[in-house]
This record gives sequence, C-alpha cells and structure tokens, in this order.
Amino acid sequence: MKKMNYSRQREAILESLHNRYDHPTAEVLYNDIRKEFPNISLGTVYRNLALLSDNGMILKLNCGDGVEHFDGNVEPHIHFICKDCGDVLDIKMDNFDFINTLASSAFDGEILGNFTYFYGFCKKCVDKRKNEC
Amino acid sequence: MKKMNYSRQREAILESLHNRYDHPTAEVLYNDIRKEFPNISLGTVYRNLALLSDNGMILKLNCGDGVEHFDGNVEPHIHFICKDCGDVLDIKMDNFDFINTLASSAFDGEILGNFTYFYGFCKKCVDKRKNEC
DNA sequence: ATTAATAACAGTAACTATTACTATTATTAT
DNA sequence: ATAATAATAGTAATAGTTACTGTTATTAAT
Repeated sequence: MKKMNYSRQREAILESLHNRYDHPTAEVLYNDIRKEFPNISLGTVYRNLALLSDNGMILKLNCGDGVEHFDGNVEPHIHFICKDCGDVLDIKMDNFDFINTLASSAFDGEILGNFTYFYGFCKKCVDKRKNEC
Repeated sequence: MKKMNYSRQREAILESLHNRYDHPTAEVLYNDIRKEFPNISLGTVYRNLALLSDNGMILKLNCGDGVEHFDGNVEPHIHFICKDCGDVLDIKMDNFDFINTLASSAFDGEILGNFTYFYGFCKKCVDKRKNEC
C-alpha cells in the first residue's frame, strides 16, 4: 500500500461518502464537497476515490449506467438500482453465493464469484407513483 | 419501432455478431467488419448497434469494464467474464430468479429483476495457466 | 423505369467521464 | 527549521460514444 499523508480533502470525501445513502458518482461528490472546499478540483476527487478504493476503504461500483459509483460501506452487501430515480441503495439480505455452485456445474472453467444488482422501484418512487394516481 | 431500411452494413454487423462467441465491443466489431467494408465508419457501427438493440435484435451488455459489449443471442442466458483475457462467455444454466424473492423480502421497494455476471477464469485461460507451471 | 422522400452512409466534430501532467502547497519525519 | 515528498488546483489529454453534415442508397409511388 502506497504511503498516504493526511489530507483534509480526502477526509471530506470519505466523510461525505459515509454520510450518504445513494452511492454517488465522482461528479455528485465533487458538488457536495465544494460546499466545504470551494476550490477542490475534480481531479482531486477522482484521485482520492481511486486511492481509497485501491486501499479497500471504499468500493467502486459499476451499476450499468456507464458511470462509476462509490460506496463508503465495505461490508459485504447487495445493491439495488432504482429504474426511476437512478439511486443505488443497499439490500441487507442473506448471502446467495450458492448460485456460484449452480453456475460452476454448467460452465467449463473456474467460477470465482458473481456481481449481482437488483433493479426495480425504490420505496420513494413507489410512493410517488401512488400519489400521482 | 422506427422504420428501418435495409443496409448491407447493418446486415454485416448483425452477421459478425452472430458468428462470434466473445460478446465484442463496438471497436472490435468495427475492426472485424472493416475486412469486408474497408470504408465503414465507426459511427455507423455505433448507430446500427443502438438501432438493433433498441429493436430487441441484439443485447447491449455492461460487463463492468466501462465499455459496452454486444450480444447477438437474445435468448435469456447468463454471462461470464474472464478475469484474465476479458472475454465474455455464455453460461447455459437454470434460471435462478428466485433470488428476486429473497431480495424482495429484505427490501422496502419493488424488485423487478436482477443483472448477474459470474467471473473467474475461462477454460482457455485455465489451460494456459496449467501449461505455464 | 423515373422520381421523390427519406433512411443510411462516411467523415468529422463534439461531448462526457476519466486520467495524466505541472507548478505550487501541505504534511511529515528528521 | 528544514528537507523530502505527498497532495493539491488547474489544466490538458485521452477514450468511448454521440451528434452533425453533405452525399449516397433504399424504398414506395407514379
């Protein structure tokens, strides 16, 4: 692990990530952190997100929208993507890695794991739709 | 569905996709098709891939490497990504959408489905590693 | 078969997300 | 306090993708 000096910007990025629930993109974090550090540069945000995820302190997520999302919660958990608002939320469900065994027996190679995202409508958007009717 | 006139370029793209097993990117398809149509433009490849996937004739895959991959097989099936060579292969396994039910009971919203990718080493790369030892 | 309407094209420019570069500033160990 | 260097802001560069433009190909109607 490369030596890391303390930096206030990096601390703010990590803190912002820990205070959120929606697994933001670099751009979203950048706009959030600019309230506290108006001069922070987008490059700093990207560089620190890369450092933090390389060191296992945050997760980098590919949610299928072509943009990187970040997660301050490194405990194993599952992600849900809202088709309506695009938010990425956590699902605290039991581990289902037994599907790896199902896949192994149908595949001629070595299965190490899976990435799985659930999608649908989050509570917020389900309620919004109800109110529109 | 928007009106589509016949085009030789589009036919070649679809045919190339049907003849492959590795779920290529637009760039890879472009280089493949240039053997037959040396003047085809990358924009034409992208435009046709978008048209074909909008019309349900091919699949657009987000495999987590930040680049779009395409699949000429629209039958429901599962994908595997090789950590070594990057190839995206099919797994013909039983449907495991019962995990949606597991997720639903742990989530306060509406679960419609999941995307799942398995990863590991494909047969080709497992064999390559054996030979290196 | 000709023609008119327009879909598709090649080539290029523009755009978006991300990474790399550079001169300056901040942190840390001595 | 100082020296070494990590981190920064600001900017330039890159990669993947989409949009634009004038020309060509396809189609449907005469």
